[in-house]
Amino acid sequence: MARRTKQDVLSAFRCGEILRAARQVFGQKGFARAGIDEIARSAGIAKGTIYLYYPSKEAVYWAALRGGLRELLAEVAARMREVASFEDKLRAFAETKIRYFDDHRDFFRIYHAEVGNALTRPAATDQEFTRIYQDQVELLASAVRAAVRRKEIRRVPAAQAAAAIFEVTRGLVVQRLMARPAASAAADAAFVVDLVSKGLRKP
Amino acid sequence: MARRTKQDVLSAFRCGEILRAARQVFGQKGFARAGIDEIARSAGIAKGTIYLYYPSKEAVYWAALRGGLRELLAEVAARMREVASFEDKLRAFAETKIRYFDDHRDFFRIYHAEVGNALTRPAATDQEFTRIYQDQVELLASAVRAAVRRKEIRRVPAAQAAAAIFEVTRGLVVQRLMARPAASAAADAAFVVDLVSKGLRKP
DNA sequence: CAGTTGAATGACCGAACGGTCAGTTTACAC
DNA sequence: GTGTAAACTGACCGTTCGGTCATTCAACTG
Repeated sequence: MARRTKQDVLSAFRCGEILRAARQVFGQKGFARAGIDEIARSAGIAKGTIYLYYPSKEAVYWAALRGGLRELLAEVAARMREVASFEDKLRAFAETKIRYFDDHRDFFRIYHAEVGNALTRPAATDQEFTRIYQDQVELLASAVRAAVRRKEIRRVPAAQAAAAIFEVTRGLVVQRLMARPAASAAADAAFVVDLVSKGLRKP
Repeated sequence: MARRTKQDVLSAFRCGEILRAARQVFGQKGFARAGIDEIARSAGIAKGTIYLYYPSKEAVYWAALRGGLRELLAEVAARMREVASFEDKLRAFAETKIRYFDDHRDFFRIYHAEVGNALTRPAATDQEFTRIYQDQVELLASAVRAAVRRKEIRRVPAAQAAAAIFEVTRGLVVQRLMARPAASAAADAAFVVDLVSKGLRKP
């Protein structure tokens, strides 16, 4: 039993290190230009060792992406559940995402690149990646529908509104990563909330 | 002189065919997975011929991207110049982009993927690509600034507002490409105009 | 400390692919 | 028809890189 646990601990540690290294290297060079050898070196192990834990380069890539996405979705969903009004949910969404990506820049780079690729080769895209992505949009869409029902905001097509909020937030994160000496996460989130809630409120 | 012209015509035809094929193949498989051989086949010529007109795979890629982007920017700029009010400029921007991408889906796929990659390896990104991209955002930013000056809308940070409009539009195009049957371009553009102009109007 | 087990290694393999160039075809001049 | 110059071709080359596996190493056991 002690043996079993020791194995598990080691295995978990290795998997974690591999994914950490994978996020760094994939985030800096993209899938095609990143080499398995480089990921191995960055994880402090030999190339062959990676293949003891993952069956292929693609498997490492999707594992790195899924892990981060799951964590992000869980955090966003939790924060949105804590509040009631549409505006508060909106703020929770934007702020949590901005904060998470501030703390996981390499992950955001992979994520952002993959969203671009998903359109190019949809068949090759990991099923769970697509699902989590849609779950995020659905969080917003159902918040919009609820707000419309409660007459907090005017009638708008929920899917389009959700996509709009989602994209504005993502655009803001890109800006923070590329250029701007970033404003505080709260301030940037406030801009999204301001624009959208004024844009959707009753006439 | 007649000779010269004949050469030019042929050269222009070949370059055009190569770029058309490149947009199709790159748009369906992405840069890394697309093969020069496949582009050649799709253009109806041999691989070697491509290298008579372009020095490398990368050169073909950037030429395909630049050509489309230049055309798009020119169209958007022209349409926006034709109208005066902020709301009309907004509508011109959204409608022209949506229409253009409706008619050039393969091009949009490359473009969208490259925006994702630009973050991952900014050093490798073509200079003109970056410039045209920024020019598009700047078209919006200056429209926002002008509208603020004329007190058409409330005071907002122009860069952030421009980025938001840009991203909402892009998100909409992605939706149209993924989940068909799409609404009319005018209707989708109207949603953007509605959301943003209400979101930015004076309190 | 010898024996045993399985984790870790990295030299190696083969497929894929960007790019080349000797040879072939085409177009045109005379 | 013949010469020739330019356009075109596609078999070939060299490199890169994902993936394998015979060997080494380390940890535990009795």
